Amino acid sequence: MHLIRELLANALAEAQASGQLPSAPPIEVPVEHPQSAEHGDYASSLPLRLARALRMNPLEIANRLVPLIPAGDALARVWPESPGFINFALEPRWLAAQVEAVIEEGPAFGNVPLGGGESVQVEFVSINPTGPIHVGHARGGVLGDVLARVLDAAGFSVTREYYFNDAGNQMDNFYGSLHARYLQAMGQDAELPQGGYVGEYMVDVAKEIADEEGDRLLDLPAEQAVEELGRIGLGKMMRGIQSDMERLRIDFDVWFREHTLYSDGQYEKAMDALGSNNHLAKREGATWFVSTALGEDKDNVLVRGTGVPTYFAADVAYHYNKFVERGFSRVIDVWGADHQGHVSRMKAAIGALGIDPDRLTILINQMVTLKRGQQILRASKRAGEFITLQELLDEVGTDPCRYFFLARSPDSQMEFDLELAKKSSNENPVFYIQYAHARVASILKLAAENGIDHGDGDVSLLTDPAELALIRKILELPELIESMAVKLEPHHLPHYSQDLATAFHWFYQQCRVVSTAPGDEAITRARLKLVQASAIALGRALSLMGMEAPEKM
RNA sequence: GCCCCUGUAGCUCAGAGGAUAGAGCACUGGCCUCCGAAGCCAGGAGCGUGGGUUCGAGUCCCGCCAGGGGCACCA
Repeated sequence: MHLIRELLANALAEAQASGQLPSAPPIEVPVEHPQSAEHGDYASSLPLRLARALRMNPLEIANRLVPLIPAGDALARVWPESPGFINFALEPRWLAAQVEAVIEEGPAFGNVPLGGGESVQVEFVSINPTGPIHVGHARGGVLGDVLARVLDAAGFSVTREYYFNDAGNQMDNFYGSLHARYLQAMGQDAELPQGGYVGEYMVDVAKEIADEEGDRLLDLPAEQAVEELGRIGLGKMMRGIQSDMERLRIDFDVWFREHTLYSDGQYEKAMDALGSNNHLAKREGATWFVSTALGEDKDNVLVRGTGVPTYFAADVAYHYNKFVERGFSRVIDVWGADHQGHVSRMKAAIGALGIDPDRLTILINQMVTLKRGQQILRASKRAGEFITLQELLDEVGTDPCRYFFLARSPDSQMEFDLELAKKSSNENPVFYIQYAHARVASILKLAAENGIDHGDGDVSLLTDPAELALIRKILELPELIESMAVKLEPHHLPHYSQDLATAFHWFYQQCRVVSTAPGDEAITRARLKLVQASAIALGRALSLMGMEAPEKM
């Protein structure tokens, strides 16, 4: 694709330099994969887009550009097409030769040198340690994790981070609720605080602590007991979240804890920076971020009248830490739709800190509505009603769960019917793709058992349409990785994987690979090379999605 | 009231301003003496609505209708 773009740009420059085409302001050269195979492997609508500026018939522009595009060994044909496209067909011999290139790259196949080692932080999930992870959080988890894997493949230096809000109001609420549950577990009368966490899991955690600690905490003064309980309970919640993430196959590099912002002076530094840039105001006993001056709808409280910082203040300090203290070049936050209203003021705050707001990207993923058959389940942690990630993984398994969350654009709401997910899990695309990988493995195994060494296979024998279609599909992977990394849209990966599996299954159907018939030795070795390249591409796609690539099923 | 997201096949969803809008599931009919039939092949049906921009709109802009989310000294 880069090659095509370059060829077109050069042809255009040459045509303009030689006077065959009038000059015009430069535009980006569009190149795409045409839907229909008869339009070639690549197509450009460059002539159509130039027509107005050049005041010429687009087809005439195409006619003049085509002769200026050198043949090379990759292109079989370049031709103009009405009303003004230029189409490119790849040379089958060149395509076949790419199989060798794929094998040579091995597990690195698909990597693209886009990021140049630029440091990017992806922060995601980051729910309060006041309850278990539920399915809505899992969506953001998978999105962030796969995005990180994609950026990694695209040459960025990626840090995956989880932010624990282990300070603030909600934690005090959690501690108070836990204390009440503990007292209840010890047989005492106790009431949950106003707005406390009523979920059953709190009862379980309190019981667990009661079993482990006995009545030791009853003897302490209430304040001290709450503090001690809080410490133990927080530890349990954090470990629970960490093991959930592990089970979802998400591996964080950093577990950042909010309270360190205060102990390490990040909070003061961030507030000082805002203050010295004249973005703060004292009103009604509180400290405000004067975001209206930056075009926001309203100002935002940073420090309450009580002197306690808001969640927003902590988040400002946290982002100060990301950009200024740790020096990430870019930061990507993955948030749920319920935080959408927080986006613009966060960006405003970044700007107020003197940081280019474009270095911060906030991805919003829409809510997950849970259904069990006809019954709609509202997920609310404080109401204590939700489906946990644990339950989901128990029912559908990690691979389908990841695939299901990943396959939808983050912008679209999801309806997750647990019954359906469970019922269809034996016939969903997850198994289709993994089956292709298992098939590949078993073919290679059979070849090995028959003592066939395909190391000297001649890939130029690969000329069947099914073989060429499979090669084309394999070669799309690097392009896809680049595009996903640029647009921050990992949800294309499942669809690509499915297409790749289809291309492989079709090839398998059309072309016998391991054949012991006399005269078939050469084509068998050539096809084994293609199978090996398929294994690499399928394996890479699955690993980018964080899914298992089984040798057998 | 204001802000964000979404309306595409019976269902769940893809769709890079381009050429004839695609998958899976479900339904129907074919294909294993041969590398795994968890597979392959074939079949029907669709862009919420009204304008606009453009050579060209599912895609961009405006209105309307419908669904979800947000608009706290909660996080």
